[in-house]
Amino acid sequence: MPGGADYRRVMETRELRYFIAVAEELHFGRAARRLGMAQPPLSRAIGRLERRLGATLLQRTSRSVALTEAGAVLLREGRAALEAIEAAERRTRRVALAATGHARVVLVTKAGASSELLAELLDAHAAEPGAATVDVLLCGIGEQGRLLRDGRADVALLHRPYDVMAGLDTEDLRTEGQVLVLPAGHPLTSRPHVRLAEATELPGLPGPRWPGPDGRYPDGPGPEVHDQAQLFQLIALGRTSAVLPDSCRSQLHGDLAAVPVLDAPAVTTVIAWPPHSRSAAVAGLVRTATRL
Amino acid sequence: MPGGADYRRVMETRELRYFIAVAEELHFGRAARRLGMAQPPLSRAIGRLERRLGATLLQRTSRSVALTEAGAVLLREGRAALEAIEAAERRTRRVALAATGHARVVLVTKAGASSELLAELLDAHAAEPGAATVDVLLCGIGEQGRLLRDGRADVALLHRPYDVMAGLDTEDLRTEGQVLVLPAGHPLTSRPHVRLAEATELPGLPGPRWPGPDGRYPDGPGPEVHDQAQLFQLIALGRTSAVLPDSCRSQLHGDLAAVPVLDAPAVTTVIAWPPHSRSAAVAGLVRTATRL
DNA sequence: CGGCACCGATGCCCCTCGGGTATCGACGGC
DNA sequence: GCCGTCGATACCCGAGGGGCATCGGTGCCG
Repeated sequence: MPGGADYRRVMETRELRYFIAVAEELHFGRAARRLGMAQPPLSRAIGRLERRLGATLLQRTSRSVALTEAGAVLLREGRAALEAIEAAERRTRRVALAATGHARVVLVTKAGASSELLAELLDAHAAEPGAATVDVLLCGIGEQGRLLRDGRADVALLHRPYDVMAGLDTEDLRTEGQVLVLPAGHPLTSRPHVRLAEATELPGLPGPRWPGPDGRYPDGPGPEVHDQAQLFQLIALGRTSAVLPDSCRSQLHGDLAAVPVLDAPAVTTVIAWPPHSRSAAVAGLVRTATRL
Repeated sequence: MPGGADYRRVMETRELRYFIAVAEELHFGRAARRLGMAQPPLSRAIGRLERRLGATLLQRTSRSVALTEAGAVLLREGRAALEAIEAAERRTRRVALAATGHARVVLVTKAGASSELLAELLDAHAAEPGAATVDVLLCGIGEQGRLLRDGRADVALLHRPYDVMAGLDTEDLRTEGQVLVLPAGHPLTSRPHVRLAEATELPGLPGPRWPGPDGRYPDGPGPEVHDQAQLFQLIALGRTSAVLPDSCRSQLHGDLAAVPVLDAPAVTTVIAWPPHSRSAAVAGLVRTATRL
């Protein structure tokens, strides 16, 4: 490369992976170790990338590495792009494996949530002629988006306003009110309804802590909760209480009771899929869902 | 490569570009010419890719090339992923260039549409302390999505239900009714309002044809229209008429008249941005817009 | 029915470029 | 002031990506 004339050329995913590793570690040595390579070629690769882009991505001294503004942009956007490639790869592999039979779709939803709606949907879809086989994948709270984006799932049931739906295409399915779920015998269970302020400030029953979009738990007094079965068990034990969609009542057993919360925000169950991946099989499932 | 043991490895963008070219041309020779290379290395590259993925992407005979189901998936998803990479690159370059000054954002909207709202938004945003400079990019109808996705723009004003918003994050800004825009002096201009059925079936004034999401024009009798200035000129010439949002009235001049359409669907102007690209600058602009 | 033209795959060669090792130069801490 | 740490540079090597020539299969046409 005597003259730097190889401008017009797209970044290779390898370069992107390298950059992301360095940007995350902010340390060439550690990043190289993580990538299973030596440090010098990594330094050179990043240098080449910067020259190609015509942008300084990292501010380096011999003692520290910092992201520039351009580097921050490439980190954010590049992560998404890399995820998109990996998702494309995974979905291609899945389709190829399933190609012996007919179409398959992986539907993901929070374990325990919307179970009635889900049952209805699966029944209705199975009744469609020529419908794809639906594999149901149950996951913990807040993991659906990741599973959709990384290609392990094709379609999800989410709950607004709780789940983050950025970057997904959605159709609304059903809206419902919310109830306060309590241990059976709690004084409030005799009330016909409660207000949100009462529900969230119960003495001795701090609200549970759900993982945020990043998978981390916020700080606070309540117990960490990963799925609905866990939550119900903790409520029955008198350790916490929770405001949940109406439909969760069908899951309650003897140790639990529910009281309507008058002024809680309505929860809408939506069906979501990654844009650009609306295959015929996914489209069919979405159509069935919206007709329920 | 004696043992095919190099499984775990991510697709390179080069391979993806090669595959997309072949999948689009369905012809190795033509694809190779398009890529500026010879046919044999292209064949080998595709073969390697298939072996890595463990999937047959193309069904080849010596006379024809056809996509398999897995190939169709990779074409669809791979295109999106490649666009994401190119967008990341473009945005990185843009930020780096602008890094001398302060933050810049490119806002794109259809030429002529929502001009009042746009003016308000720009004024309000300019009044924010430390706000990013907004470069306005006016484009033809239906091009906003592409410009957002390929990284030439950061944020767009779109109109529901006309514009396709798949794969974009949005916030609603304003909803308005629609009016029928006619040549001045047309008999209907004396009416206080009309119905949608009357508006779309005007004898001698066939509706214009807009480009679809793919940039192609549907068939039909009316003229092909690319932007609002063109449209107004054609209406003034008595060649067509159109149902447009209320706010277009501020653009009308003497040769044109507008009549409210009672039962036309409401049009909502939304501000949209690509997911994962909500930089501080874009977030600030969105916040300003939603507060208008 | 045989020759031909077309097309993708294969064999072979070259040389680029990505990666490794050794080392340098800058900087901070003890 | 010396040493340890960290990124950049110098130099070398080999895998692999790309080009050219050619093969093998297939539909078409005379």
